[in-house]
Amino acid sequence: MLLSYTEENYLKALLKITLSADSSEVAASELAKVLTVKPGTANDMLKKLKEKKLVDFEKYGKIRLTDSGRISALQIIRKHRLWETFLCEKLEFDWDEVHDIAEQLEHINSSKLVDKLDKFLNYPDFDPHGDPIPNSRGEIKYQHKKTLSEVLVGDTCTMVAVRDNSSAFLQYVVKVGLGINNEITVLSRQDYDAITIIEVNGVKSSVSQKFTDNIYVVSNSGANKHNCD
Amino acid sequence: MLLSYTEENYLKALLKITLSADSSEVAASELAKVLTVKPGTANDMLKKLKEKKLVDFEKYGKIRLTDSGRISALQIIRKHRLWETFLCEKLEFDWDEVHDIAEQLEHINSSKLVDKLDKFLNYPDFDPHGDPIPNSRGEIKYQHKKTLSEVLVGDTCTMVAVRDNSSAFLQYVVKVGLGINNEITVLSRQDYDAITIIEVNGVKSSVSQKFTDNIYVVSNSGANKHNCD
DNA sequence: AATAAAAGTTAGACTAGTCTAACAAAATTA
DNA sequence: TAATTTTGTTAGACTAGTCTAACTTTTATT
Repeated sequence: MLLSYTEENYLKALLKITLSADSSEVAASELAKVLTVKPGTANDMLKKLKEKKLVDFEKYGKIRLTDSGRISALQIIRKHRLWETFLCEKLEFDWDEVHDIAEQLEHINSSKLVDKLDKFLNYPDFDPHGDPIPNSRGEIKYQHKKTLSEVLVGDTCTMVAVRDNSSAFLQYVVKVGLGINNEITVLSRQDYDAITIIEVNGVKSSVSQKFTDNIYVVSNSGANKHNCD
Repeated sequence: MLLSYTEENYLKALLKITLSADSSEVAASELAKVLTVKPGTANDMLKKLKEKKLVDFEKYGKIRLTDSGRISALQIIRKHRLWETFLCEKLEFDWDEVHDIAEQLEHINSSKLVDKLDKFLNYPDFDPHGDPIPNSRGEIKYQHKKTLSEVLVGDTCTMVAVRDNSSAFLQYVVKVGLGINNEITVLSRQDYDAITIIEVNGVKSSVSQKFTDNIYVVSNSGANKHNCD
C-alpha cells in the first residue's frame, strides 16, 4: 500500500512503542508525545490509519497495529537501520550523526533499493547502535539483553546496544570510552542514588542511573557469551 | 535557505531548462509542462520563489533564476547525479533504473552526506548517463559534445552521454549494443528521413533521427579525443 | 460514590500545494 | 491593424496535515 511520509512516521512510532514496552497496545497520548503532535492531530491520523486497516482501536481505547500495519512499520525500521549501517560503515559517519539522516532516507520508496543496499552491506543483523535490522521478510534477530543497571556489582558484561539514540547520549558514551562489543566491569554501585563505577578497557568512570539505564548488555557468564535465538 | 520538496523541484526544472536550451530565460508555460502542473499552479509557486529571491521575472515576462536560485538548483542536480552514480557503481543498478530513485534521494537534506558520498565515489565528474556532476562549489565540467545526428557520414565518434534519460530510450540504447565511451561509426544516412546506419563494436544498426538526436558524442579526430575545459 | 485529573474527541481554522475556470495580456498571422 | 491563438494571471475550491480550544469519556483519588 502507498503510504505518505506522515503515515509512515505514525506506523513506525507505534511499532517502536510496542517493541520497547512489551505490550502491543499503545495509548494515543503516548503516540502524540513521541511524535510531538497535539492529541487531536494524532487522533485525526489514527482515524485515517484505521480506515486503511493499518491500526485498530475502539473509541477511547488503546491502539494496536494490524498485521499489515506491522509489516509496513517493520519495513520502515528496516530501511532506517540499513541506512544507518551504510552511513557508518561505508561513508564513515560517527554513530551519533546518522539518526537524523536516516530519518529522511527511511522514506525512500524502492524495495529493490532496500534489497540491494542490504546485499551491499552483507545482510547485517544489527545496526551501529546495536538495534536489530528486520530482514526482507520482517523477521528480527532478538538478543537476550538487559540494561547495565541490572548488572550486579563485580560482574563483567559486554555492551550490545544503546537504548537512547540521541546524539547527546551517544557522544557521552564515546567520551566514557565505550562502544558496541566493549567489556564493562561494574566495580561499585551507590545504594542511595545508583551512581555506578564501571571499568572499560582499564579506565574507570562514574556514571548515573540514567546512563546505565540506557546501555544494553549481555552477561559474560562463562562460555555462552551472547545472542542466541 | 530551507526549501520544500516542491520548491526544489521547481528550481531544478528551471535550471535544467536553461541548461538544455542555452538561454537563461524560461517561459512559464514550458516550466508548467515540464513539471506537469497547470499554468496557474506554476504561477503561484513562481510568485513564492520570487518572494524568496530565488527567481526573478516581471508580470507576463520570462523567468530566470537568481544567483542564489541557481546555486540551490545546482546542489540538487549534484545530489541527483551523485546518487545515480552510487546506484549504478556501488549497488549495481542498470542505468535505466536509477532516475526515479534519484528523484527521491536528491531531496535528502545533509551537506555532509553529499560530500561524503562524493568522496566515497571518488569525486566523479560525470554520472552514468554522461551528464556532468557539479562539484561542491557548483562548478561543472563541460564537454564539447554534439549529437550523433551532426556526425558526418564516414566519421567515427565516441558516445559521451545521452540526452533522453527515459528508461525506454536507455533500454533501446543498450539493445543497439551502445554505451558510454563506445565508438560509433556513421556508415550512411538517408537524405529523405535521416535514417542512419551506424556500426558499434562491429555490429551494424539502423536508427532514426529521434535516436541520433538523443545520443551525444565527441569526434574522434586524431589525437585530441575528448573533453577539454 | 463523588470529585478531580488525565486522556481522548470534535469542530473550526490555518498552510502548502494543487486544481478548474474565467479572464487579461502578448504574440502570431492573415 | 484586426482577429485569433497562445500564454500568463487570478479567484475560488479542494486535500493533507497541522493547530487551538471546547468538550466528553475514562481513570484515579479521596
